[in-house]
Amino acid sequence: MTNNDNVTISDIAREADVSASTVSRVLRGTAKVTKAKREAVLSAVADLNYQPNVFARGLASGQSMTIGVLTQNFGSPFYDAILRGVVQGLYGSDYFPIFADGQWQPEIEQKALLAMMRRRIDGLIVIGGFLSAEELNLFAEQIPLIVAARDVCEFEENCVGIDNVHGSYLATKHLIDLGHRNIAFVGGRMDHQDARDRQEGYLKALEEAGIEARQELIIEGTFRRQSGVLAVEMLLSNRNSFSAIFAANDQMAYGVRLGLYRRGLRVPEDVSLVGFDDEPAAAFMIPPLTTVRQPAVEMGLEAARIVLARLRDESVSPAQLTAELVIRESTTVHR
Amino acid sequence: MTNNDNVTISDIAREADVSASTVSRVLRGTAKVTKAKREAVLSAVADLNYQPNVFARGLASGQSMTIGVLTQNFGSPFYDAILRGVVQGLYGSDYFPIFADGQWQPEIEQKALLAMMRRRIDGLIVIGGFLSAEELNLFAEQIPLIVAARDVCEFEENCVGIDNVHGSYLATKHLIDLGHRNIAFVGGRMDHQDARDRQEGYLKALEEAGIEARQELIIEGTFRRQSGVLAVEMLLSNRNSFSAIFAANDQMAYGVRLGLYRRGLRVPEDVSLVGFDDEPAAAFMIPPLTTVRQPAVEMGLEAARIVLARLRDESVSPAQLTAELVIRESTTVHR
DNA sequence: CTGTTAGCGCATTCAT
DNA sequence: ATGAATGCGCTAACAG
Repeated sequence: MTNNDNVTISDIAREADVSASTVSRVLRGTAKVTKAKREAVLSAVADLNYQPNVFARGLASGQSMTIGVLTQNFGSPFYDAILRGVVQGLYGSDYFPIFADGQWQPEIEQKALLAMMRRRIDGLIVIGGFLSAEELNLFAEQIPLIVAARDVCEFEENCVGIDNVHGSYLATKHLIDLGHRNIAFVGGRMDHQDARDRQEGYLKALEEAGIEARQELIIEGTFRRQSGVLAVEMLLSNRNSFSAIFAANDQMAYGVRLGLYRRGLRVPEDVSLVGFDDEPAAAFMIPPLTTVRQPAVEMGLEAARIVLARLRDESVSPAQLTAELVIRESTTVHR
Repeated sequence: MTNNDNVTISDIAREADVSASTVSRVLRGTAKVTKAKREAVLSAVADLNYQPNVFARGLASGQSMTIGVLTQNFGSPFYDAILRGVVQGLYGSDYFPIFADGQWQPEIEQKALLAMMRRRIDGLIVIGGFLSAEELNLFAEQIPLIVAARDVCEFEENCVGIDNVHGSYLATKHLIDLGHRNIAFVGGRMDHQDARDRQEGYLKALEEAGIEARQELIIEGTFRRQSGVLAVEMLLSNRNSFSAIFAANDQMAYGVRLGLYRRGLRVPEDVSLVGFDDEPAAAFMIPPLTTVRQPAVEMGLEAARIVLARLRDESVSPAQLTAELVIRESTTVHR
């Protein structure tokens, strides 16, 4: 753990009695080098604790060995799980992830992205966000670009995610199968494809069961906890009758749960509740939440895998990941 | 938003009809330049959408304009809040944060740190973790280094955090004031100073109230949710009687809550519960959790502020941040 | 297989 | 105040 910050390639070239190019060659494996020389180099590297200078390397090679990861808000459990997947997927590769936070705000997202581009990232993984297909394509022309946890029309071949319509359908159908007929839906911002898809799945399940959808039972939320609380207030103040609520993500389900608690309504005795995402915390909700699992870590892994492959010029396409229903204790039969 | 990736300083020098040095000077503000030339440069920069090459810059200047942020596990709400504070505190400065994840594993933490050092970070913010004072000092000799959310002996002048003993004391005293006498404590790994401090605060409050501490009521947890569930099992299987539980962080409090639920014990009617951290989710627990607030975002801001100041060669020391009790509905008087 | 030669784009002397 | 020259540390042709 000695700290030789200023050891350069020529130092070890001298030490190993070879040229700097040869050192570079053994370090990068770009050409064959005699065993003897290679070993001399390697031992010199170890002796002097040589650390290549990333700047010099980047300048000369044009590569940064860096993958940009654009997320929205550190601290969102679901997105963070994807982050962990990405980190894990990059681990062991020669690439290092750098992160930027778009905070679900288009202007900040733009800036964050530019900051990363300025950092000369070799690849980019975008998680969620508002970037349009057009903008994304602009960047995708320059570097491998994968979008995770978000469906972008006209950009599908670079998206890793699940079938939101299907996931939502499963959740709603589960409630219907339990005998519920009046099922409220707390959705997300309708300017987002995912939100639209989840609503579509909900409607599809209802229709299939011959249940007419009721506008009063459909609330547009924001995907944030607080909007779940608000949704309950709206539902209740309109004297709507419902025996179940399906929230389009777990965060809103927590909010719904709290709203219900405030009004003295029990879960699942009085109302059944289903979420979407299966965040780790969902299993610790009181009562544990029935929800639709999105394989978040796997998404991150997959995104990393593809970017890495494309960096190697392999042309691969995203594997299909599937949503599944996780039944816990927040749902029960409707008498 | 045109994409001139290859515009160099000499391009704009030619365009503005000055030398490259002059361009560099106006861009960095390192020397006086005639107004006319400055403006010519600036307009050329705008016209060609010039983006300085970070590698060339880093190579020539020795600075990366990058701050390393070492966290433990993306997805931990409390740590993520600190992260957001750091991001916010760096926003607008010329520095860009890069993150690495130590995953609460010493070896991974080491590697992550080395990876960042290789990136030639100009400053470092360490959040939590296991790095010893000795190791930390090693790095602190090279670059400004601040540790957040963790007290490290012999390194206090570079730590930003709260008084854990006091916070814990407040929590315990609150329960005592409510009439509780048998208060269980679910602590953290005792190889961590914070965990020891929180236990100390608990013991201090008991002692002050003339209550004898009982070993059976003190459980060593891991700071993770699951260990809260386990703690309840241990407490209950030993037929210990207690009317309140104080968990040394919110995560474990969630686990405790679930453990209690599984055993049919109500909160707060049967047992009162207090956490520590005041994660955003604590307000959404059922019932909302009484807890000790740590100003996480402020910690991040403060850490960023100090690193930035030290980078400017100002010698500042961390401001004192204070913990406060947030009383919600998980605690009630003991009859 | 290996050494030599040129840059990569910028900051920073040193002259002027 | 400003231009020319030099070098940061490394990679990638180019010769052998």
